[in-house]
Amino acid sequence: MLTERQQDTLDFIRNYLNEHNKAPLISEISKGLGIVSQGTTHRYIQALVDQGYIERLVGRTRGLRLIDDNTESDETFSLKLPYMGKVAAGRLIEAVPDESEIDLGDMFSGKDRFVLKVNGDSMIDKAIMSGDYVVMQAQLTANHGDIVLALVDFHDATLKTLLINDDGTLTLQPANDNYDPVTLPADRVMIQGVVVGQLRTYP
Amino acid sequence: MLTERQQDTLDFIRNYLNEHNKAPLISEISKGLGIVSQGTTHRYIQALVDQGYIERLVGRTRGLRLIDDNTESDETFSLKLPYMGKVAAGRLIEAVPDESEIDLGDMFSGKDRFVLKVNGDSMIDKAIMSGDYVVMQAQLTANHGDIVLALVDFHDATLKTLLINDDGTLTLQPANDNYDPVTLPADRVMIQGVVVGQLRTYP
DNA sequence: TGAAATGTTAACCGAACGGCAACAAGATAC
DNA sequence: GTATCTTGTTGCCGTTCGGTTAACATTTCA
Repeated sequence: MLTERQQDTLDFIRNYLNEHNKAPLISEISKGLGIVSQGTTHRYIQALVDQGYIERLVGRTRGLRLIDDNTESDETFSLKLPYMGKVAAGRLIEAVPDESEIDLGDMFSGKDRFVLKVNGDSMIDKAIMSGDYVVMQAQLTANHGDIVLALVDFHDATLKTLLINDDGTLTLQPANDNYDPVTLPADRVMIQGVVVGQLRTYP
Repeated sequence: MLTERQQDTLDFIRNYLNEHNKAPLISEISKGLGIVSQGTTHRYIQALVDQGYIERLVGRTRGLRLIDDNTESDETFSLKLPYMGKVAAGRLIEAVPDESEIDLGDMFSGKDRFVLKVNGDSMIDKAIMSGDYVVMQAQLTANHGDIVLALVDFHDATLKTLLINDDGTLTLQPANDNYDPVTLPADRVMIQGVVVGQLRTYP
């Protein structure tokens, strides 16, 4: 069982790996968690190793690896569609077919991901319409500017842009001028995940 | 596992090969990485060889070759993500987890489908942003109101809403007030497909 | 009150990095 | 062919930075 900060550490490492395709430095984890001491961070990492969440290549910088917890045991999915290049939605340009593929598996699969259907138009200025699906990465922390699923007062879930204010409060900002941003103390807001993808089908 | 500078070296070599169609000199790599000593660079190259990223033709200048890392697996099909219900993007509502799944394969796979990357913002009012991908169903006809990939005068491809006018002409209508619709006789417009889906990833 | 979780400081060690120099091996000029 | 230049190879050195460990302080909670 992980303690709170151990969980935060694991989340941060996962997040970092997703974004950078390499493991973070201990100092980067420390900074990300708001810890001054690398020694403290090191202890958390050691706890994660002891409990089998991650492994490490001893003595190497960035020597952290996640251990796949594939209890699901489904094989690697990959839905590939032919990729035909770019098309201008602005002006008319020549269509240049490109003999490659894009893999929806690569785009959307990942650990701890789930899908929500969006209801309402408050994110319309970010081109997320009512009826769209969003792919969420479940995590407890997020960065300034991320689109997050936030639980307010342990009761109300909402999809908003997260702004982290200097005074420690958080602002949940809709992307629609008809709605007003809400600013709350951090302890009333629980991040449940960040948006990593969005999809829509047309009838 | 590559160290940071080893990765930089590999990136540089890849880049150089792309641009010049020949391998770089060690001195060129050094310069590119901001290293004075060729000996240092040579050590990085040796590390890349040892780890199987590149091979070399010994004793030859520019004797570097990339080794194809085709660890790709095929076998397509269903990518399922857990579906967690609806969330309000408008007002705050309760999150009701829903224990079902959504299958991207069902949503997007099909006969004669392909993907385009959208460049430009002319469809922004339909919540299709520059950088989004659209899934197209290849077909030669379309209905009034469909978003289509249209080839104009056998030359210019564009993504627009198709309007079929009473007089037999077609109007290609952007979803952006900054752009003007174009009305053309039907024989100058060739429908290449209609949009059946749209996807986007966030960094 | 005592154990667990959290945080800090400081010291130590080795990996990663970079420079220098001597040398070997092709390439080029003559 | 020989001389010379360019390029590649190797070993050795020092510096910096990141990872590790230990000792100690503070907070939380049962």
